[in-house]
Amino acid sequence: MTPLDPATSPRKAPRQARAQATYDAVQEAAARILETDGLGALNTNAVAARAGISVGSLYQYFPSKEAILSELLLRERQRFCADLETVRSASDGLEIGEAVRAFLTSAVAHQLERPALARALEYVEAVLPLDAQTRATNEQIAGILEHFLRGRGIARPDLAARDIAAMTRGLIDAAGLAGETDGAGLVERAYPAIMGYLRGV
Amino acid sequence: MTPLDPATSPRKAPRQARAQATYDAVQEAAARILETDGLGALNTNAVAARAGISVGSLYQYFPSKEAILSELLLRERQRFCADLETVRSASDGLEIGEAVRAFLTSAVAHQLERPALARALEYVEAVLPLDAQTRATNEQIAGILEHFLRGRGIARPDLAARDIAAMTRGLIDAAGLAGETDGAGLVERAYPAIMGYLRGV
DNA sequence: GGATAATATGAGTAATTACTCAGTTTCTGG
DNA sequence: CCAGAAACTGAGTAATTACTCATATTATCC
Repeated sequence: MTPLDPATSPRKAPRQARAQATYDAVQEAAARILETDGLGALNTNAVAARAGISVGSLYQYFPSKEAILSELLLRERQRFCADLETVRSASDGLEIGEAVRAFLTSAVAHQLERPALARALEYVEAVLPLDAQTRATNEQIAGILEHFLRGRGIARPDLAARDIAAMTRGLIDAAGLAGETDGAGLVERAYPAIMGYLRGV
Repeated sequence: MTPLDPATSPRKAPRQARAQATYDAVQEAAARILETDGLGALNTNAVAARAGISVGSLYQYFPSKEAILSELLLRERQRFCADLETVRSASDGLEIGEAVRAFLTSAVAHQLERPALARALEYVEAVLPLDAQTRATNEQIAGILEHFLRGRGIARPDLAARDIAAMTRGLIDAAGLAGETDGAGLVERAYPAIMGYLRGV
């Protein structure tokens, strides 16, 4: 007799190829609406229309509007997490400055790929109740940075990881908003700030 | 025959004391809702209820929901702008590091006063079409920083002003979100990052 | 080819919400 | 104390929107 919460009740997974295409179309449509018009303009009717499908089809794979956003956010975060993990595993032999540069390059590339989407998803993250998987991925991302900093003898690596991530995100977001596309230049501007922070701790 | 846009049509200004109280109650109610439940939960009925007045009264002074937010944002920005201007005028004799510290202290104090509100208003700013006055205030804020940096011989002071503001905002927001209240400690963490940035340019 | 499962459709429903207006109450100046 | 102005009220309206369901179409596999 437990009431079904539409927001969490699972929907069927796509089995046929066209179903997968529908699923992907919904995700991409949501991303595009977020990019161009923001979260306020994202509603299920609009997503279905933009995806070129009917609302009914949308609800076969996503139990709620929030589920679409959750999934979109989760995938973005997982991609970023995987990239960071690659950088970390390659950073063991590097001098700290070079390692920082590698992390920055990865973050900048990720955030400047679709800057408006990245910014919108940050707000989604602040507003939506995060599911366990997304929370875990976020912790993993923080953990990678923290572990790196601890290995280099930085005091309070948890705090430093948060600070550095926040400053970097702020910087890249603002650059993206201003229409910057030169990732390399951005890395060079962020680099001395991060190194200055690390020297100060 | 020009159609009246409710969002911009002016409403009467409060003349009696109780009218001013109503006006202020609306602003404070909106601020509290933004703080506790976010922009998504802010609707005119809720604002009126929280303010302890009727919707009709609300619409006597604010032509639209957006107008409430615009006004709130404008006032916050103007307060910050005035603070910054004070700091700048006092910074003329200071060594650059001390001046940076003074700017940081002002920014941290402002943002940590009501951290959740500050964060919510940043999103409002990104989503709402800004009125001319708010745009002008924002440009003034950027101008103060830029002018300071140019006076100290920093290259590309416009870019540097944007970068420094963005990094600082990111850092303080994250700290506020994490529940930090120690402004002085935060200033000390931001300081070496900013100085590192300035040395790098 | 036919039975069954999977997928797609979109009009319809109930809830929310921005905003109005006709009527009432309170203030102010003389 | 009164007339007109200012302020307040809250039920009501029209628009938006999340989500359902009865029905129709397409794929799979023996």
